[in-house]
Amino acid sequence: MVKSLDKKDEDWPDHVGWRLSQANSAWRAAFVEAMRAAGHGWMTDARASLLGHVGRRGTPQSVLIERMGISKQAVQQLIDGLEGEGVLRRMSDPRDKRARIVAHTQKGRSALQEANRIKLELEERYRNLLGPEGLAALKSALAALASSANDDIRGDREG
Amino acid sequence: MVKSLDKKDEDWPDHVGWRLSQANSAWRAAFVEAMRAAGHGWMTDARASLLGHVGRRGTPQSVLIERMGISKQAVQQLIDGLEGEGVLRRMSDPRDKRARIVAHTQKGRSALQEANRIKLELEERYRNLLGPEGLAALKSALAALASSANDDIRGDREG
DNA sequence: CCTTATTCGTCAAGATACTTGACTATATAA
DNA sequence: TTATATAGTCAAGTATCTTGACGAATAAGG
Repeated sequence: MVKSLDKKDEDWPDHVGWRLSQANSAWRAAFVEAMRAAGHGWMTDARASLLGHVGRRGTPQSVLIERMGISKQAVQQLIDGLEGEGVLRRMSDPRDKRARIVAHTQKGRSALQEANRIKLELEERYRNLLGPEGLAALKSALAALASSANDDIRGDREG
Repeated sequence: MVKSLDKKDEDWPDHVGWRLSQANSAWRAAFVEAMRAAGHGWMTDARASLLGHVGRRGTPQSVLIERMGISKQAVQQLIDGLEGEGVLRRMSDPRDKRARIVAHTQKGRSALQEANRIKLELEERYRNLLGPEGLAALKSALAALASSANDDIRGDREG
């Protein structure tokens, strides 16, 4: 059997949070699996979310830190790993000798292309499942929730 | 400053996966923060997802493993931690001397109540943001995505 | 009853993704 | 110049997960 969900269990989670979590891990798993199948065996969730913020012409490490919302050390470690894999490289910023610009290597650029392709495919698959309006509605609902949380939770880091 | 998202950046993630991830972490952060504010300082994401599967009258460890979709050792470690916090306790199953029933302690029951209250509050907040139909549509869309992934990714454990 | 396999749980060790604290080098402000 | 803030690194520790190996109880087959 696939799972024994059909049994009349005493309780099974059913709130938005749980569904959000399920859908999120489904997407992540699908993405990482597809990347790995495409030969990018070094891909993981955390690395994907970092890579998603590195622009084509490189991005300052400080900007990555700001965008990702995790500690600078965590970001650094992620970059270290990706640098070790030959996906990213660090360049120095001519205008600020402290700063480092993180950019894709050749390998990184091809991974980026692959990643974009896969994201489009997944988006397409979701569009087929939900219909174009359904997908659009989903995305706008998700955006609304995320931004409301930002407003509401206050006490962000750097506050 | 709160964040500098408004700048016209070269690229900023915008696919479903990213929004899913944002909304998901918003929910998780809100839940955990509310629990901690309510005095349950031991709460974490992973613990919350385990506790969501422990029924009021106790649940066999093997069932938790099956439901959570992670390794039995991971589940065990989570239970160990919660047992150490005095939230859960393990009882032996009279009908199977190998098995262990995981149940809430007194402290666990009060946390459970609090958690349910918070989940309802969050759901309510989301309902206000999206409207009743919007929330319902969101939930059903999420469910569709999660179950389609299950079909597609196959190779579940327990095969 | 007596093997043999299966299932339930534990112990141990290791990987990944984070955290905080301490510190260097550079830049900026007073 | 001196103080302070910012960019990044190094080191150590925590949380969550993994695989492998194992003991103990149950189930299946003779």
